[in-house]
Amino acid sequence: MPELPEVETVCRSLENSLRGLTVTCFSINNPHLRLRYPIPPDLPAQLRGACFTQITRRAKYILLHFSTKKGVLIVHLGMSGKLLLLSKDVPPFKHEHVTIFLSNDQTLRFIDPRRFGALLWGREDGNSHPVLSNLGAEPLSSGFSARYLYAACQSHRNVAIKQLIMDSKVVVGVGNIYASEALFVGGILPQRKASSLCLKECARLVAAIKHVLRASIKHGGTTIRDFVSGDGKAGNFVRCLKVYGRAGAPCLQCGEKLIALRLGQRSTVYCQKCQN
DNA sequence: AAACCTCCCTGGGGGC
DNA sequence: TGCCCCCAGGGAGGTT
Repeated sequence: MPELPEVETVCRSLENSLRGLTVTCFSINNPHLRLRYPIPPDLPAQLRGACFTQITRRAKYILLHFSTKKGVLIVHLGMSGKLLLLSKDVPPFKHEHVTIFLSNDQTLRFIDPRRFGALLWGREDGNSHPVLSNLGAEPLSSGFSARYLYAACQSHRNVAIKQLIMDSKVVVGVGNIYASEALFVGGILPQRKASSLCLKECARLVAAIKHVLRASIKHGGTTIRDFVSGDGKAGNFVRCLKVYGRAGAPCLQCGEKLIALRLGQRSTVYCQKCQN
């Protein structure tokens, strides 16, 4: 389930191998991905002959830039999406929705069994696309600060702090795994009302979010079931998870039994002794 | 306006 | 063994 570190890992794994390659053919096998955002039918025409220049990331969106500068290919992996660079001889996968043929006899495959993902076309640098135009702060940027989070807590007073840090209009890229982990590292109960956090606690939580995300990127992301980067490697951060997926097990810090809770339709795990 | 609910989709896992 | 049901997840849009 790709969150920011997994998407960043995919970008980094593809960046060097894609740069300079040209799209020879863009083949849509199934346009019906996320229902509200089907693959634009003119994508093959837009991309034929285009040369990759760089790969960037905004929130959990992967932005593939081309030398033509007419637009940007925007990819969202949903929760089961994969972007794999493979030889053209590898037979198509069961849920391979898009195949991009490249000038060096390789192919970039978009595979997504659960179809929560999306492939979109953004004009110019892509930032005007509706999926990117209304996003909150990048968690690893200096704009995501204690004061920024504190202000968000004041304007969403009654929301649980876990739901607030998972709100992409506030801060992007923090999904269920890293929200749970960061709240543990920051020592804050997930069900606390946003308005109850003081500036000092916001500072702790911001630092914890940055720390957990950076650590996960360093480990190539978290592979729960099937996440792999562009070169097919699984992530190792799952070994570092302190609370996510460990409900009922002893807290690694104090030994207390970790508690499971449902918060805004999401499963949450926390330690009632280490977090308050 | 803030808070809450619902839907989209498939595969894995547990229960029987 | 197979079938059924629940669950996982982000984001958008609708309702209270």
